[in-house]
Amino acid sequence: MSSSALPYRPHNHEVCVAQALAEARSICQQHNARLTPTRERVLELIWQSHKPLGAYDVLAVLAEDGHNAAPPTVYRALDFLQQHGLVHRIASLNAFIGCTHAGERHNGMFLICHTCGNVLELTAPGVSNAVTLAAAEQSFQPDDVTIEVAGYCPRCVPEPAHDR
Amino acid sequence: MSSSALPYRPHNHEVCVAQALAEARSICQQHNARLTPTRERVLELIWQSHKPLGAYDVLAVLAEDGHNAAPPTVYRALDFLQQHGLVHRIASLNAFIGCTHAGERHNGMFLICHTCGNVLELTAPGVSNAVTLAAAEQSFQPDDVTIEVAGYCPRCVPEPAHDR
DNA sequence: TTGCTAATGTTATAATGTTGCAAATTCCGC
DNA sequence: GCGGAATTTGCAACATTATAACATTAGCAA
Repeated sequence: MSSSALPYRPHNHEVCVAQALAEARSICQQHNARLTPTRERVLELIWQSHKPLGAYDVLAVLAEDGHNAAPPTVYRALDFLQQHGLVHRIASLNAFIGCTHAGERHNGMFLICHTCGNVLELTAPGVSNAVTLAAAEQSFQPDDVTIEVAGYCPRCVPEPAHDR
Repeated sequence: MSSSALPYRPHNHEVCVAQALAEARSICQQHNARLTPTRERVLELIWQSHKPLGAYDVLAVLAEDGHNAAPPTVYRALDFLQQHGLVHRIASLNAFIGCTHAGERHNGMFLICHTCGNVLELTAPGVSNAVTLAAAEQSFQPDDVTIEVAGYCPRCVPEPAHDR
């Protein structure tokens, strides 16, 4: 395993984006779903950032594109992308981020850096299992699980104070 | 342990509320914080429901009280109550619920029923540990942990279909 | 009292998300 | 290709959630 997770080190992110888009096209084909230009463009925009984008951020970029879009356009595209597992909504940020496990069955867990804003999506079976177990103890049947951890990423961990 | 968690069975909820308020007064005293009438009333309103209340729900009840409050009044009271660990914000619902572990150091996990809307707060050490571990593996330093599980509570679990 | 701080009031506005309907596009069987 | 059905998009209005900025008041101590 590499020394640090992808968002935390430099890389050619265009490649990530291109791969994500290719994967999305493939997934949509399998699902018999139409990855229309607007939807694809929204997915691309979201992927171009390791930081989550708000719906209105997306809207603003579309406007720069010359696409005279209204909020429903963006929200509909985002709904579509979510339904097909291509993006996740981060509830604590009201924002969206590309799914790095598209196509796989997974329960995401998100590490959100307070300082740099980057978000790392993790598949943590230990966490999923613990959640499932805790819910089962209450006879609760889980459906959607939201796990969002805000804190400091390796690059932004505050220096330990020496003077105390 | 009782057969089902509190929100799921009938009980005299006024007692819960009264206890919560008494506890809140005590905690605020310890913190040297002022549980003013507005703050206390907001806490009471939130506690009177097992379902999370939105800020504007609270506002509406305050209006019925004859308190001519504006949004900042409510949001400020809620901020105060959150800071002192008396209520939690449920990010996936934009709503607030009374903390059932006020004063204790805890990481809440919330079971939110799609059908009846009730929310159960749980302290699940297994989950917390798994989250801490998963974060540590990424050298991530957690600060706020949000765990919200939407699904079906024991009273609302859909009947298993017999015809398939 | 005087003066400081915390708390509240007030107005306006920002940010986020939805509804409903009409127009356009795409799909699909013929 | 053609026509009807279904999906997608455009668009306007609106609903909900949250905050900014500044004035006022209440609590409290010197």
